Amino acid sequence: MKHITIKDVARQLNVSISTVSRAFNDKYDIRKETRAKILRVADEMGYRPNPIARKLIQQKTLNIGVVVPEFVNSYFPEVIIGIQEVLLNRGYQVLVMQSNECYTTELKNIKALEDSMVDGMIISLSSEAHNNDYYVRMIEKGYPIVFFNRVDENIPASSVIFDDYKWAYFATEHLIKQGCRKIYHFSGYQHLSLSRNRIKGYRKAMDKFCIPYTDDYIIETGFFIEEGQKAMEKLLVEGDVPDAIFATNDPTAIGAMKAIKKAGMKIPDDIALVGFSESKMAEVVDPPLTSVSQPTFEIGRTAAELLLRQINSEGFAAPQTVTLDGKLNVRESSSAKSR
Amino acid sequence: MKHITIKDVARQLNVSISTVSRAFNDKYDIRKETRAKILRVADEMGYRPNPIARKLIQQKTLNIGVVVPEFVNSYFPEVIIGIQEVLLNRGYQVLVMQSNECYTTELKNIKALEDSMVDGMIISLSSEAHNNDYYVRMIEKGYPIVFFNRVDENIPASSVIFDDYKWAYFATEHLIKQGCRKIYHFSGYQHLSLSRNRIKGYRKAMDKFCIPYTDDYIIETGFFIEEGQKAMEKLLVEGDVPDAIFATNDPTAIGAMKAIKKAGMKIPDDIALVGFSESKMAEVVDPPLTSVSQPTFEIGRTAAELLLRQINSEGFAAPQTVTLDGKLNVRESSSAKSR
DNA sequence: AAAGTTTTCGGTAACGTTTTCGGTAACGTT
DNA sequence: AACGTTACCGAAAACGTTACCGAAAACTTT
Repeated sequence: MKHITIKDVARQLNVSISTVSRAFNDKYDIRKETRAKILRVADEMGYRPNPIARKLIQQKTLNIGVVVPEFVNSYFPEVIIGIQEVLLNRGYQVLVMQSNECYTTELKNIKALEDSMVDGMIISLSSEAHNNDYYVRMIEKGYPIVFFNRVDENIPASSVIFDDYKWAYFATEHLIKQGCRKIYHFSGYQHLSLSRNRIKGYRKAMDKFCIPYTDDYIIETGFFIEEGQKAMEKLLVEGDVPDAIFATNDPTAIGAMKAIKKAGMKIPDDIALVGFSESKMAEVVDPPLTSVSQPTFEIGRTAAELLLRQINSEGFAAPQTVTLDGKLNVRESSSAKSR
Repeated sequence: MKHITIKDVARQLNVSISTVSRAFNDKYDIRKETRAKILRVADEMGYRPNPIARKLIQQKTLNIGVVVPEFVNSYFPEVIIGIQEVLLNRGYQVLVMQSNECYTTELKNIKALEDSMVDGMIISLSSEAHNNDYYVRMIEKGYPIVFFNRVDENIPASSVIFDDYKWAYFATEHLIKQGCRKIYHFSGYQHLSLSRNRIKGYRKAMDKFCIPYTDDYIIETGFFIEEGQKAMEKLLVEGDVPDAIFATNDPTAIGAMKAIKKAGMKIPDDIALVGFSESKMAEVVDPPLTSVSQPTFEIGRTAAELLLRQINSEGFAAPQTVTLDGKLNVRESSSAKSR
């Protein structure tokens, strides 16, 4: 495990370390033949420049940190793939960490990344209630950060988000057009703006088509199957049965699906279902789940692009919010409604 | 973005940088009060030791690289969570990269991690055929590496694997006990040892119960839904219909499920199904899929432990293979067979 | 042939730490 | 009073690289 350094190469060739460095950095002030020779011998010796030393003097790590709430569901992994796609090609290394939806570990991750001197970060906030101070301070110091999906409008940073409002509207509209009238919304944690926007879209559609509803129609669940299931079971027990549910994501929709099937009711005939953020599961559950698909890879790619722009702009780049569009995948869970 | 260094702190307090360093490293030869004062002022100034410089002199990065084929399915993410669990607690940082099942990018990732001077790596090989030379050389140089899941017996390294043979046997046995006789096996790429072991387990069970079968019963698919679906469709078209399928993983089983349902046949009555490596989807598909669950988190944890042992043992630690156990989750796709 | 330019290279100072070694007080010991 | 110990601290050398500043050598120009 003994490392070969630039000095060893220099000594071997009877040149100075500056020259070896030049050969490797392809500078102009070196003769072609010397360069070729150095590279050849260095390769034979198995020399590879020590990136730590290089980072120390260049004050850049070429590392980017990514913090996501989880990566067990396919959403975040897909975004990460998009991020890596553009970053790896630009010579950056991507450090992925997960907060497990917990604010404390989120902050711990951020600090770890800071300590590891990443050149910038791409963050999706945990669902736990949180305090923005740390982020605001970092941004004020000029630290390049881009948020996505889970953002907070109070943090003055660039972000890439999905048009939750619009697509929540379309999802609800779709249910209405299928003939549903008593449409409930299983919402995510409402301190997240994405949840609030989806609620807004839901309301807008209900209002527009003059469908009566009360605040009780909006039920705050979490983001997981069990929570959707619990919420639905409660509704069924209470006898307050809707004829459709627009869920904040696929897992909660699938949870509801489980409860409905267990109760012996039919989907979509008794209750229609629409999910959100198209997951791998949507196509394979029975009946297949209608869902709004987000351009996950694209989200990752643009987040990375935004970050690079911020890193490369010496002055302060004005925060910029990119909103991306999706599409509604209609499947059996909401269509062919026979009434 | 100007960083505060140890010098700034030293100047501010009129002490030497050595003293500040001592304060931060909790050395014995410093007065308690000085230490407290330094830490307090340093904190006020927002000083944090530069880890790059520290790494340079200590010749350790406290970084661990993880390379997996993909993380869109939940298997690898869960393993990674296990890995992070033990590594983060020990002060290590985890760098995750994915090879996209491609040998070339796998190697590119490995080299990038090497360049970034990780103290060790945890690797799961891509499914593409590969050449071991690079790994063997690294191991000979004493580089700490642990493999998991996708291993290669020809690489003399520590690894943690699942007892594929045993559980493939149990899965097949389960189908036999349900009354199935014409049991096909959808196998993964056969150059991966895990695929070969699952085939062995399948054969063993068929032999033991004296069920006749031919090599045609073993069909090499890949690891994705589409591949399972294609394989099943082919069987149905050819009219060569089995009464059960033991698939190498859940996606291929679910692919088969799609094809079977589309053909109007019943699961498990016409064809029973068993998957492998329990995924999130197993519980939500219809009918719920019988599958073998692997202790994913535990696999990650032990891989990390093995790696740490290797890093901390100065001499050469003998390669060690840990085999973990799982369990069979019986669900409707294979049970209640009515014949 | 002298002077000016360009090419090519070497020496050395950074980068921000930790670590080794040595030095100065203060204190007790004889 | 001289000496040894201990507790604390500072100076300087590492770690491996790149950046900067010159200087020698080669080549042009006058």
